[in-house]
Amino acid sequence: MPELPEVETIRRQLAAVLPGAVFVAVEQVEPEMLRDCTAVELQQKLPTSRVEEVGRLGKYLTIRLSNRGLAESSYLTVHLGMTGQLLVHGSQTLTPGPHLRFLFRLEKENYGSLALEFRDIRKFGCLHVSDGGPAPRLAQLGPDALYGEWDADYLKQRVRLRKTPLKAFLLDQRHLAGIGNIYADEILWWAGLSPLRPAGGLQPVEIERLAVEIRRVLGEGVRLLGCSISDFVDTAGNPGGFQEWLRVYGRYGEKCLRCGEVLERAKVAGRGTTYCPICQT
DNA sequence: CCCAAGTCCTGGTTGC
DNA sequence: TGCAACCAGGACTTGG
Repeated sequence: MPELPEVETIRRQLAAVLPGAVFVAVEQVEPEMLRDCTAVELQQKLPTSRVEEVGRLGKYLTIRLSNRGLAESSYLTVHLGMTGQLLVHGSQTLTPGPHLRFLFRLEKENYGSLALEFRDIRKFGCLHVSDGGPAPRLAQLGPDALYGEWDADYLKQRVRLRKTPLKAFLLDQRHLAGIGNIYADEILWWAGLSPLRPAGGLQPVEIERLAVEIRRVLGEGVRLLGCSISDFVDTAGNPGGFQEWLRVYGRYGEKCLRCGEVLERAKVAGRGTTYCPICQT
């Protein structure tokens, strides 16, 4: 699942190669995966656009584009959903296999041809091209969970009086952007907090612990280049390393690595949730 | 058949 | 009583 660390891994790789490249052709489009924009708009807007900057907010990639003669930037916004992959190739090579949803060709001065492909088995991913700013839905997101400007006091204010389970709170992108199911379970294990606790019932000291672990665990995810428990690969097709580091996700029925108790499983916010009933309170 | 899980949407409940 | 905020759960997608 591409969550914040996986998307950040991809962003860094794209940021190292795409700026300065110009879109020359849109060779494949999956209309079902377009949001608030049509295939025709994509075909018309992208070619001749030059990549200026590759940004990210939560799980969204925001690729800023410039257009000759126009002061206003446009943006290509990409969400990888559950199984999305972005791969970069030289002009000739293309990864064989199905699920190719979008294929873009670019040219970069003093570099050569590039192909950018968006693969997605489940089509939960989406792509959007817009003028003036990134996709409007980004305005609904909270600060970036890793690099955004927020602190424990912000969390204390956001959890106030909320009865929603703590894990559901972490998954709600309006509070913090970027945490998904895997990192939510891992963060809660490290923080020693039960995913079932009503968020508003946390003590100040517990929220402070949570704030530390959110940044620390996501930072580890980035350092290890993401978690490849299922489909995630980077722009060269290589897996990350965080899956070796998991303490609870996917370990239901196994023993807690801190206290030895058998890990339990629950459904929270419709998502499978694994936790230690002893040391997560 | 169920499960995995991103986001979006709907409808019901809560509480001011 | 009215209304907004909140919260739970379903839809969507494909492969294991």
